[in-house]
Amino acid sequence: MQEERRLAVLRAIVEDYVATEEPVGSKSLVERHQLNVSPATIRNDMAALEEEGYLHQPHTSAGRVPTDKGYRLFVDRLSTVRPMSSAERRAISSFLDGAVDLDDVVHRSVRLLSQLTRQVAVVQYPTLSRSTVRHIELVALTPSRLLLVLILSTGRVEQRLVELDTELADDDLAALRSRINLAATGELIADAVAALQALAPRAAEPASEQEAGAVLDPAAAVVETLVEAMSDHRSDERIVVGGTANLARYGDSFDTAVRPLLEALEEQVVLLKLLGEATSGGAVTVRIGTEGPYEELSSTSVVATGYGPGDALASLGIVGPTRMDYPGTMAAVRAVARYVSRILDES
Amino acid sequence: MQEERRLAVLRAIVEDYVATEEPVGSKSLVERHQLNVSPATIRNDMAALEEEGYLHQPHTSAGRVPTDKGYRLFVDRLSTVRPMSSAERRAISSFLDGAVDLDDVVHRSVRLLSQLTRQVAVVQYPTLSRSTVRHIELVALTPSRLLLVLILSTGRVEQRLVELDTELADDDLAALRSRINLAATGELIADAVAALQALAPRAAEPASEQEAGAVLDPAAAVVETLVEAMSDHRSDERIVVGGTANLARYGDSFDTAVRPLLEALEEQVVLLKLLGEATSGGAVTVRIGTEGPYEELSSTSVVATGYGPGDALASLGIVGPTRMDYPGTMAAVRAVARYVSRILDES
DNA sequence: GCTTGGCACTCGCGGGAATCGAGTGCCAGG
DNA sequence: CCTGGCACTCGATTCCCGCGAGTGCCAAGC
Repeated sequence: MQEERRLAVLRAIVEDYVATEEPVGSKSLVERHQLNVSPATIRNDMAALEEEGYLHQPHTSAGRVPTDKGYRLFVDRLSTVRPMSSAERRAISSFLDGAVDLDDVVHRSVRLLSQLTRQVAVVQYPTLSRSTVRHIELVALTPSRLLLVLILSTGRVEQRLVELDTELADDDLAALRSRINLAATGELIADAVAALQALAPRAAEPASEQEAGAVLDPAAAVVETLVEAMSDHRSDERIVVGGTANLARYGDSFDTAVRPLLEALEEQVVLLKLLGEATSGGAVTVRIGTEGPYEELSSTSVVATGYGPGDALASLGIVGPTRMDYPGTMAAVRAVARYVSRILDES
Repeated sequence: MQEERRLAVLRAIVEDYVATEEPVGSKSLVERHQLNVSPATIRNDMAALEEEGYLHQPHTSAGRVPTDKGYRLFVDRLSTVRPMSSAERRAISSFLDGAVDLDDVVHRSVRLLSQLTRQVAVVQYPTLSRSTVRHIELVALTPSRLLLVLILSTGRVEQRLVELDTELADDDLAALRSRINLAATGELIADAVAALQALAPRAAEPASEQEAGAVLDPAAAVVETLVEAMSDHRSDERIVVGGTANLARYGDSFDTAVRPLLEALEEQVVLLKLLGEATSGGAVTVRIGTEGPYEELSSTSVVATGYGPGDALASLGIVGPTRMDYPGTMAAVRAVARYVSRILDES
């Protein structure tokens, strides 16, 4: 019995604290919620919750504030993910449906997320490693200069220039094009790399070939560049951030909260780590405060999830203060991830 | 005579204020600079400068602070653009030389600029309107599904899918490809659009055609999509922002300075306007405080310049507090713009 | 006529004391 | 186990005052 009420008290404290941004006391709690007990009783419960580590009081004579552990319990057991209203859902889909290409999808997503949650939004580009090759095109700009265009299932397009040591006849080009596409089209990146290297084994040791001054076979040169483009992990790491203006709402605690966060947002590596934890199961992942390796971000939470087929393509999410509206934020993140997944599937 | 010393005093005040971030008084001025006069004399000069609107004192008994007008005079007449050290120059070129494509150039530039100036950096993507068509490629993914790849002189690549109502034979595709390239390659975007529309006049009125349910000629469909891609002003507006972590150094005045700036940074339109003023002559443009239409940005300055051939391709620059190191910042902006121009020229 | 030392004056800032009040813990009674 | 009462704590707010950097002005000097 008391146990149940204590959880209700915790939930009420989290909700009030998120709404008012001020430590919440026993009196205001009973006023704002139908708890049907007196403030004194609440005080006892709060003392117990504090004993267990779910609450904390900044000063002896102040109200209570949830700890990270308190938020964790709230997120795991006390909050129900509020479903999006149909109006919100319509807004999401109509906003994302207007996207013309992958870049546009990513940028629109980040904008949408930051507006829905009023937090800083982060969207990772679809990872190369999970996508498949849709098509490879070779274009002869001049007889000895090829443009390679690599089109992936996610809509990503990579292009590279290749200078050949020799000139290449149109017929040979067409033959090479079809051989390459036969080998790679439809394959996962990793498999395509293997298949291409099997096509032109000499490309496996390009350094020694070139050092020896030998003329590089056109096929080998093309394969080498393609493999390089496919293994280019720089592109894997691309991330788009939006809604930093929402940081202005932090108000207090500029140095302790905003500054480290701004620094983290510039560090793609950190962001990728934070998002990376979320790429696993289909659910929305929440990292609260000091959970995880980054002490500087002790007062920020990350709400993220994977998207794409199996939610395994890449991640998106938001970064905000631990004092945030978790149910609403989680719902928004989940909804956007779903729509993005659907759009990527269709295109 | 006195006029000359007064300007020296203004310069000294600007330099000290930028360095110390505190209003500067007559006594500390004579201590830190070789002015060879007494504080009382300086006070007279400062009173005169204030009379003319170059200085301002926050409180009756405080030191002086430059006004926007004071900074303006400093920038226009009193500061010599400090040339970059050779070490800095080497760092710039080696950092930018590593770029693999246009995206990479832009992202590296923004990062470099923000690190050099310790301010928020802004780089606009090369404008479509000033670039020329390097090559157009048509790829038949299936007989009725074409991929258009549009390669511009700036390294930008746009791609579009076109669904045809009919199937297209390889020969016809090759013919169409060469006709299109003959018409458009090497042309400015605007000219290319005109040339393409002349090629397939029926594309001029696509809406009525489609409404009438008529079968669209493949050439017309391709041209229509190409023209659309070329006129896509969305891409024109792309801007990359970096170094927002430097906002943390604003320290004071979060609400008056940082918040509006963060908001402006999210508004691409505002950024474009701010940068746009700079695209003209080859010089570095400085907008100080309230100069210009944005009252919210009254305590921030913009240092920007064009880049690319004739400095007319697009703009890059930084946004920072009016209290900034103008000579150093202008030098950095100019240097980065030059290197970026050179790299775009080469590739 | 410009420069300089002297001098009275201003006023923001920092520190300390007093006050206020929201909130707590505890206890005794229901 | 809940509740009302009560003494207590302590951060925040306000007020006050003295300090001192800096100014403006003036009369004397170069």
